[in-house]
Amino acid sequence: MRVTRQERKESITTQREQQIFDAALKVFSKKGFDQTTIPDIAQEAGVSIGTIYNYYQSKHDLLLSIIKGYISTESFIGLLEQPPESGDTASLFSLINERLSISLDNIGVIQLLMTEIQRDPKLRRQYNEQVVVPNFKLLEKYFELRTAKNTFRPLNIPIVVRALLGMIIGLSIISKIEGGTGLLRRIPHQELVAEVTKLILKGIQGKSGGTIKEVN
Amino acid sequence: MRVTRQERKESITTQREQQIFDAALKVFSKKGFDQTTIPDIAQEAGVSIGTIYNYYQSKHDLLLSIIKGYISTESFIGLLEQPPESGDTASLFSLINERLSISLDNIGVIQLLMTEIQRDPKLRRQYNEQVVVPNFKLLEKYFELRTAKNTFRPLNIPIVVRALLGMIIGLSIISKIEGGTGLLRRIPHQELVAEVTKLILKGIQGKSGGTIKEVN
Amino acid sequence: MRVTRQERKESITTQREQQIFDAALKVFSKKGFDQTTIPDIAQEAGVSIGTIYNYYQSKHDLLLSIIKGYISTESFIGLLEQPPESGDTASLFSLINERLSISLDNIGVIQLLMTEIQRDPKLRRQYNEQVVVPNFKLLEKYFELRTAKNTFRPLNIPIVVRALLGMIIGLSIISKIEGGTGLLRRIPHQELVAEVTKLILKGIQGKSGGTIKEVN
Amino acid sequence: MRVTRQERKESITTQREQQIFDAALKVFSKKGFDQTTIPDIAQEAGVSIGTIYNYYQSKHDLLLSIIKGYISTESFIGLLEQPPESGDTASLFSLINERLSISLDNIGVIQLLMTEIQRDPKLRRQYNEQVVVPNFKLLEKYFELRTAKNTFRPLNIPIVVRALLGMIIGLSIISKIEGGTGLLRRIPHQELVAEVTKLILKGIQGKSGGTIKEVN
DNA sequence: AATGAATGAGTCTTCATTCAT
DNA sequence: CATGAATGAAGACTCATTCAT
Repeated sequence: MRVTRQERKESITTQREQQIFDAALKVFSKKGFDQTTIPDIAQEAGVSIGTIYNYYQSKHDLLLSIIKGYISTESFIGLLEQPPESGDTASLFSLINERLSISLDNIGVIQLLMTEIQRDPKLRRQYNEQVVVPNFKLLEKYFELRTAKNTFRPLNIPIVVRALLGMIIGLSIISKIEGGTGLLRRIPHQELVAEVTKLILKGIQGKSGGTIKEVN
Repeated sequence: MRVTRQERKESITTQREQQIFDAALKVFSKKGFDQTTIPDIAQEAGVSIGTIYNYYQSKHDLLLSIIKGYISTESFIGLLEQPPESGDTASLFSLINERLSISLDNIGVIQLLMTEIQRDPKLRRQYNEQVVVPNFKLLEKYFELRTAKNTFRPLNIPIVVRALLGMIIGLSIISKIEGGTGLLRRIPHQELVAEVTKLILKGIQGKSGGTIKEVN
Repeated sequence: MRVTRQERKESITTQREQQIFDAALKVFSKKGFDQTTIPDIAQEAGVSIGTIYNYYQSKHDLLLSIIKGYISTESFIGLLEQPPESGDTASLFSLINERLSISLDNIGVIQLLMTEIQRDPKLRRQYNEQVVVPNFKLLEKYFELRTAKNTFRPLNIPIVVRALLGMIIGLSIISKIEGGTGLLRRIPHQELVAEVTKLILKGIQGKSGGTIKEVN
Repeated sequence: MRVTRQERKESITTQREQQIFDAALKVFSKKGFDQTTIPDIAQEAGVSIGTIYNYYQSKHDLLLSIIKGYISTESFIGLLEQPPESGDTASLFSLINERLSISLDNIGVIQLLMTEIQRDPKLRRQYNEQVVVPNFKLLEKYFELRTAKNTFRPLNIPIVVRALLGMIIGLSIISKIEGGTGLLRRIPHQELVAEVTKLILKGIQGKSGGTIKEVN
């Protein structure tokens, strides 16, 4: 099938935009938003400064594009449509596996997002309402189904959901801090996920033992 | 007892430095490092621009002071000297309680630290070697003692340690993202800590049930 | 012949750099380095502040460019290749004429150079080793040739060389101090050079001897 | 004789002022006026910043004091009252000797003066009218007397005067540029003066004639 | 009279953005 | 569409000077 001039143009255009996007992602992740200059990005992308402004309104717009691109990977949609009885362990393993992979791969963007949230309260609210809350809702439903079937013990589901996702984010951050030679990057990813899954499922105690009541 | 002129002067000096430190902490936490201007800090501190430079070499030096101040609160020293048999649950509860409080209170600085780590690889390494690794070591020892006594089941301790601390950091971040009306700020702190402690101790499953083996 | 776009661009660029250079030279000469601001130079050059930084790294770099530009005019290379027997009087006259013209024309830069030498010992050494010493060497050779032929009486050549060049610099400084209405700017340049040449050749004593007329 | 309280106070005051003056002279000479800070001077003088302002109105005032102090050493008054027939050679030797010593010793101030003249046209005019012109007048008279008696050949006296003093200034500048290991600082001062005197008296041509020995 | 912390006007320099080619 | 030189607003930092102690 022939490619029309129109299509070819679009293809080139899309490609350029991607080029710039990738370059910005790389440089932002390495140096942070404010320390990155437009010439930095232009050089990394192999285009001129002016060209960047043909595709993005501003440096900040480029940042938001990157953040939005990341956010779109964060959706848990599809979580509930999982093969209903794929086994709870396997299901949780797969959930953690996927989430942790995404977080580890995108730790640079997560850092950008956190910085940006710090300085832009509107973005924080948006992100919270449009991404975080809905995802928590989905995940909470996931746990409610399992709890209802007595697969899980009675839980304070909202807290558990936040603790679980928090753990995933936190592990990614620690991985970044430890760097290339740190433990989290040295052990096989599958092993890490398995261990974390087991921790979430069974905790650290032996057969159970004392209740938590005593602490209050 | 009389206070000499010298002492009074020093007291004023110390006070002034604290004033600037606090102002910077506040403004940095709110707007991020790069979006904060020296006049911002001066105004918040109620001093002039020049005065800031009488106490700190540069804006960046001020940031590092704040980060160092936070880091010094992060040490786990004292963890092992805990009342030896204060009950494992109580001990863990107290550990999580303390760590979570610190993280929640200092989430602004944690964000600064993360941004700074992103742009300054040397700081990342320093922070890792001088703070993170030693703390992990201490916490690992803490778990080794308990595991040895069969208080805890056999664990991949390094991973568990990272998962636990990661969870605490992650919860703080989620709390920040959710903001003032979010769940984590609405429930009593003690309840949050209790629930997290229970999660770590017992997991989410009931009496145990299926093993993780199946996932591999 | 056609001028390519590339060449036209380069020409504009070169021109712009010259524009800035000239403006800086003018303003520095008038107000001194430290009293000159970048906006001063920008205004004089008819460009914006930022443009200056597209051509020079810093204000100080601009100063060094000017100093280097002047230094390059200072070389005595070619001195020895002079028509061997063009007459000693004529030869000396021409030497003094050229040197004095350069000094008088560049007294502003000489002042900049002196100030800069005062504050930057490295520059002093560089200037001495790369410019002053080599030039003295050349001039010394010039005198050695004449002395050997008994054109000149036995001389302490190194001192004579320094005295002669010192006189030229000193006359330029006095001319600057006396200003527009001073003697040195009122008399014809040729007359000044002739008189100085006679002084160097014959001194102030003596029965007088040959006139300087022959040099014209 | 007893020293009254008043006198003692004045003595301390004068001493402090001198202390500051000397310190400023030293630091200005080393780093130049603009690169010198008031704290620099205070430290060198061993007094506090505030104290400097008890003795001098401003940093610039301090500079002017130094320049004026130097200028006062420049007067040729007394030149004409010299032992009338102390021998022309001896007289000129002594003149050059004194002037050159002063210039060499005060090269730092001369540099300051030149910088200041560059940026302050009023000072240039003042210095010219109150110092330079009168001194030239005196020196011209000195030469007129000698020329009238046929001790010297017919001269364009104004030019010779300027050339002679220019040479002295120029030699001092060259000495500064050459630095501690340069020729001008290595040869005995007397020898330098003798050679320069001979150059002025006899020039570089000529059969040689009388030696300079007589001056000693 | 001595001190030195506080002040803020004044500068250099950076860099996002524009626009003529 | 691509280019990159020109622009100038914005911000970190310096330092002469003041003044309360």
